[in-house]
Amino acid sequence: MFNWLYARHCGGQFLLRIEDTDRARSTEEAVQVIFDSLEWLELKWDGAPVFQFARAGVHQGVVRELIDRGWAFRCYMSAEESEAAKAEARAEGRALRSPWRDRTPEAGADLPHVVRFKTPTGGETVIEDLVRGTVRFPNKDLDDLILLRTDGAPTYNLAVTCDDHDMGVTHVIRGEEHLSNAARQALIYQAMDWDLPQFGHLPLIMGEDGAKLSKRHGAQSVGEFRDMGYLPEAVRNYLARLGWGHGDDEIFSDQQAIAWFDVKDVTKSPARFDFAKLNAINAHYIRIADDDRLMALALDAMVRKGEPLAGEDEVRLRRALPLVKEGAKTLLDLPALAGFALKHRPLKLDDKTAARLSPDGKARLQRLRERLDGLEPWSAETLDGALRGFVAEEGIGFGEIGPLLRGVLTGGTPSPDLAGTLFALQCEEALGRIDDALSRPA
RNA sequence: GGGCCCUUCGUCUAUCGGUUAGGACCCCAGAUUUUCAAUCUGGUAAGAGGGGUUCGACUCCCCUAGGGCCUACCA
Repeated sequence: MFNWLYARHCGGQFLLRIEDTDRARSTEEAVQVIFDSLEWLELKWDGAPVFQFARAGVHQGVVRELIDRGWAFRCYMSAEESEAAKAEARAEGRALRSPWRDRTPEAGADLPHVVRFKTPTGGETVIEDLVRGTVRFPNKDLDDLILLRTDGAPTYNLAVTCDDHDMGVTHVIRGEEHLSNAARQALIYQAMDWDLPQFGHLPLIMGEDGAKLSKRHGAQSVGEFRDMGYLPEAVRNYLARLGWGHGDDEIFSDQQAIAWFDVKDVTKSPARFDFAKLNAINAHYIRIADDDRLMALALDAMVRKGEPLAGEDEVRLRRALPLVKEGAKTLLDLPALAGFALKHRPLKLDDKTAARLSPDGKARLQRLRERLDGLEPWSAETLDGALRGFVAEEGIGFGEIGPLLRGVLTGGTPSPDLAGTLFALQCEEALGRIDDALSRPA
């Protein structure tokens, strides 16, 4: 049974193979990971994607056919002999050619053996790649690749070729690491007189240090972006922009991306993954996101992080959300930015604020408290008006009451503008915090 | 070692023979200011190197250098 999977567009003819399987996982788990990723990214074909397994055993008939046609042969080299031949070929800077390629199997043909492809010694194999253009491979540099292992199991290059043909795959779009495999696969297609599918080899995404993406770089699977507090639309937008572009457009919708996309615009060189830019794009999508949706996502992110919010804090965060989402780069920033609202009385004041609580300071704060008490309605607008009216009445600048008020309300934690901070706290909590400060011993 | 791919600001990219080489992120400065952000304005910053072809090259060709992929009885 093969390890790789296919997705088939419902009723369509587009087949998608998930080529790189994780051998540590079972097939069912691998399918689940793919499903989860697609679901989180909100990527769907028309309707639900349907996965189906390749037809087992197709390759066996193909190998028999290949042998009959003289394109494959049984190779009786032992594993050690094979290793030695490989080393020798490499030392001489040439491709491996099996000594069995021209020998006729004798009576004892059932001895342990592998089946290899009889790669032509001359000529070249040409791939018309959708993103690379014409790529030529001299046949003399291609090994007599193994088709069937000693235990009869098909190798990757044989299996995908048979599967793709069997399932009518028309386009093979995959990572650049498979470019040279395209030549090996093309050899089999040609030997079987099958039509070649369209190949398109995309550049790889590298880590921020330029090395191949790995666990060290933070994100290997889509789910990790979710856990780090990224919005699916932001990830989609960023990823689409990596290795592809449409003029100067940076922020665009899925519909626009779909309308604009053309393989010919895919970049040829590998791109580095840049979290700074992902953050900027994520910040943009957080800013324009619906508050209720954002709240649900943030709560979910906190739970995943293992720091779920308590009932009362949830209410407080929701109230502060519209005010703090402007500055958030990820969902995980939200609770941090709303930290001032999540504190509980009595607040521990920072030194600067404590120093500002002089007799004069307290007196002024007291007058402001009286002005705020009973304000109806308690909204950002009315609060803003009240604050402006207060400084005008006192004949002072904001600088003479702002820092003190903020310090008293937040204990020194950064917060939005004062009117917003007061609103997020709500009347009772805000006045309570002011009272705590006023009753503080000098 | 061999084959193949790639090479524009630090990063993602635009340009597709004639541009002051553009945009975005990052960074810096200024503005704003009641903190931190955010926001606004402005700025620094690039065609790997060398040969050609051409009136003219980032754009086409060759070489070199650097990076990547493959070179498995892995996928």
